[in-house]
Amino acid sequence: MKTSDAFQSISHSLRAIDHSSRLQILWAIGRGEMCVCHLEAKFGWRQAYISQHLMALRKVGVLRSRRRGKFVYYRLADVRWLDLARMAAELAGVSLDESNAFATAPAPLCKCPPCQEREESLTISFTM
Amino acid sequence: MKTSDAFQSISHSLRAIDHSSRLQILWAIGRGEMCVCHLEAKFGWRQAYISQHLMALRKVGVLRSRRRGKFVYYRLADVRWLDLARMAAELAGVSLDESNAFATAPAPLCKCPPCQEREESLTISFTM
DNA sequence: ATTATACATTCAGGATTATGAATATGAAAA
DNA sequence: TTTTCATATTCATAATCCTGAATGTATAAT
Repeated sequence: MKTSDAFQSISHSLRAIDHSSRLQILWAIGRGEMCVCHLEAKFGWRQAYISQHLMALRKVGVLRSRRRGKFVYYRLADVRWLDLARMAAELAGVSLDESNAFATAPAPLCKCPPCQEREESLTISFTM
Repeated sequence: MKTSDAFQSISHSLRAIDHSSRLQILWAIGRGEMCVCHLEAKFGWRQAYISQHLMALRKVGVLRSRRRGKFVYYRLADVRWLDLARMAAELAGVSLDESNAFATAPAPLCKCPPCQEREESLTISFTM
């Protein structure tokens, strides 16, 4: 491997995550897993837009996906990508509290099985 | 600060370092200090090209510069930028040995005072 | 003051990338 | 098998960025 190739591939990986929307997706997924409809609900972005970013992240190996029926769930291929992003936040002068608050903020429920379950349990405890 | 602004500024910082040439500059400077002519000698790039990249890195606060006479020396504003870059290298599958070897490879001497001194001392020890 | 040297800035073009619209695919339900 | 729903892909164009050429500025030497 030539030296310049090494730096090119570092650069490619970084470019995959250096986009504001993709950083938000990283934070939102965190150490968990999210389907596309989840992200749609959380951000209010159009589905095609989200899929494109997910594809870009998957292409360089930042994200992995698994399909369960109609739903596709995404998670980090290596959680250290999140550590790297957090480090970048710190160096950029963005408080971790702020970005973490965003990540853990409750998102509107969507139609995927995990959300349906949560909705049911919430309804039960409400009507009891 | 709005959430989107926070992620925008992380994104801006990352974009500053996500370029192959700028990564090489980061590695070359490392924990030390380098003048522009040094980088010129090491990479064989034209001076204007280097200055542009240095400016881009300084604009987002990755590099600081100090002038001593005709020469301007650059160093990392925070060495954690280097840690971040190394982490990116690891995640991108680039061996640290390889990139470090590049950084520590001896560069041709240039005309800045530190290099002149080194050259003199080398000459002395050679002729002794 | 003039010249030389080290570095910075501007600018135009070409190359890349981002974005939205439209459409395709793949799985499950009817 | 037709339809519906969740997600993926393609395509065109608008926006952005990279790069090299030319030129400007600051410092020191003569």
